[in-house]
Amino acid sequence: MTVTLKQLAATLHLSPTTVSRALNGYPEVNAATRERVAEAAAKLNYLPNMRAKGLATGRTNAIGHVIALSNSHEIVNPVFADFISGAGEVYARAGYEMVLRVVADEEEPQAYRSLIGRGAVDGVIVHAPKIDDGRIALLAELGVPFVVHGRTSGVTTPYAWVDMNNQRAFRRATEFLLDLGHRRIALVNGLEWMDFAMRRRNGYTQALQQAGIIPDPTLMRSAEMSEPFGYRAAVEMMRLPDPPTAFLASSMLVAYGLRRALVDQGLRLGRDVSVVTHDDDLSYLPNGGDVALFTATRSSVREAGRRAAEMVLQLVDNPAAGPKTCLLEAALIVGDSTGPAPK
Amino acid sequence: MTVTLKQLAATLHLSPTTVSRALNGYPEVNAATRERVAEAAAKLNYLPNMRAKGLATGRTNAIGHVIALSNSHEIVNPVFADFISGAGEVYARAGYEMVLRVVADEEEPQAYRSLIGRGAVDGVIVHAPKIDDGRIALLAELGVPFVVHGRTSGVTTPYAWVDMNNQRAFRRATEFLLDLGHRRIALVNGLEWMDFAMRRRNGYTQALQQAGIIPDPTLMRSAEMSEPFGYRAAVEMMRLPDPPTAFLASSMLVAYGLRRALVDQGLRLGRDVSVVTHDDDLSYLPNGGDVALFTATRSSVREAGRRAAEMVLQLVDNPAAGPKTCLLEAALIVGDSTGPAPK
DNA sequence: CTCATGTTCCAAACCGCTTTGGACGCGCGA
DNA sequence: TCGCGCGTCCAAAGCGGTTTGGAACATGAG
Repeated sequence: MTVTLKQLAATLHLSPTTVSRALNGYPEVNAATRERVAEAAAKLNYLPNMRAKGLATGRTNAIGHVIALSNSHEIVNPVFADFISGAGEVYARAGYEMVLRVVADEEEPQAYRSLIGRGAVDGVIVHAPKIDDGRIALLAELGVPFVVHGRTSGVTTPYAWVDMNNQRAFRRATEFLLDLGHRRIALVNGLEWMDFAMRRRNGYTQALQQAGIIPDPTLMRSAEMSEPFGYRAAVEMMRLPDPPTAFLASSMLVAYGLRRALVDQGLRLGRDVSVVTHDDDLSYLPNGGDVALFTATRSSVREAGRRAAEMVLQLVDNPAAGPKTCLLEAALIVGDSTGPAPK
Repeated sequence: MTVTLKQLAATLHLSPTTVSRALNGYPEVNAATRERVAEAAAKLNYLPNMRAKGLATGRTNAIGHVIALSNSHEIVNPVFADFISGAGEVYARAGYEMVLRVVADEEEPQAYRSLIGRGAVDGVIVHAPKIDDGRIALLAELGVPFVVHGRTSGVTTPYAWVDMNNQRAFRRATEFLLDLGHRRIALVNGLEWMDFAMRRRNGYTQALQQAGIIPDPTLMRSAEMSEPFGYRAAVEMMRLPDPPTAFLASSMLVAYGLRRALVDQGLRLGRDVSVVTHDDDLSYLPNGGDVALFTATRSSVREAGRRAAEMVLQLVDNPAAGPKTCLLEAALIVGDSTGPAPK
């Protein structure tokens, strides 16, 4: 069924050495011979065995992604699929494999150790960094090339990352609402120990303070981002004595929930109340059709996946180059969900 | 850094043979020796190199998943993340790796050939089968163990699959609406060449016909399942001279869109109009909180992932056992989105 | 005491590829 | 003619495990 290099060499009356060199583009082989080899390889559809190649070269041609499920609420991050698809595109082009591990979060360090220690991957991507995330130190210690999707405050040693400018995005979004005259602006954020959530909150509070407004803790919620969470947050906040006139959501799903709650109360988005959301530009969660449903700060997580993959491949090729970083800016898309603050 | 079997053997004054056997539980090794080996392995934290092990045994301990992006609309299936997480859980327990390929759909056959031919995986999972899907024949020809998530009508040769009973689920859902007195029931379905979509439509039309209702093509839509699609479908159908009084949605996101459109028109779900959706029980798309938001047919796609993974591992262990199949039934969850047909 | 039978260990071959260190023939300048 | 460099190819030694086919020794039956 599968033909080996040795067999291929035998049919060509050549040595495995020469065939290997011919296929891998080494100079010490006659052009005519190289041609013959290529033809025969194609005809017998020879494909080199990755395990053997890996053993010989010390390279695996694979990048590891480990995704952790906190066992309390086994949620897999919805951005994950799109990130993966961006990264996978790059890997495919480069002839790399993507290997995935799904583990409970307390087993995560063990997963990295095993992935590296058994030589299953040449590099690693770190997902969903928390504030002061311990994985960076672990991977640095293991001496494996890695890129973080996001950053982690509190870690001072340099490391490679690609991140969206969460702080600026949420500052801009807040300023946008302030400019529309809103003063009571709510933030419905992701889990507070996630680094991205902290940065978003910072951007939000910065903008408020700059406008002379003291951030009100009753207007801030944080939890796993889902539609029901958005719904509950809006319902509860609208019951406040001095309810918000505008909401900032950390994800499209949360925004869906906000809208449902607000519409249920008979309010109209963009007139009675405003909503701005962050939009990760997920393929299956488009922000409306031609016109944007929500005013949003948009940044493609798939693009982030591509960047991260490119960076980790570079690191694998040339570990000495040192960690690069990449900060993506979000675009502000104005949709129908925002309008001037009601009197 | 990483310690090899040979080094481990040397420190123990044993041969690599004995150490290998001790670690792999072969009988021809003294209990005391086995103990010593295990201790030393743990202390030096020896991890066997997967590539070398694979080369020697002919096994990779990895299962391949290839996910195809139709390059027209690069959507990655939202159920994918949860399916993966279910499968990954099983792989982790079994010491298997999951390797992922993301490719444009016209390159999919090539991706399978390469994955198998290069010995990168021991088995494969097929995602999102279309009607009369060519991948089954390809994989059978390649002689690799594989399990399909879903079925594919038109393929007569037996193959292993795990599927949700789409037809029955949608028949039940339709009957539920019929029992409530609805006669104009719309179906907002996924892409029509997907096998699951066809089965759902069959269940729907069967129930209608059994009730003496002729299925009305103007009440059926099919497209990539998203919120905006659901919105458009509802808006357009409500403009019909004889609009539907109930909707059947193929995914939670579509149901979100339906609801938005219907509520926008001043209708109340469960009173003026009814909506039943299929709920894949995705972790990040919960159907409401304690009480179900939508009446739904629910079936966990994560569970399907677990089953599929278990099945493919069994096939790898014992290819002679032949293809098993697994049909999961959906539960009918009654929520607030349905009620008797208005007069 | 001898020989068959286990028990416990090891040397060496092998998995399929890469890579080092030549071998061989040829043309060319001295 | 000889020696040298060059172009082309190959034998063999790894890479880090597993596995086959004994070897060495102890044990127990005859």
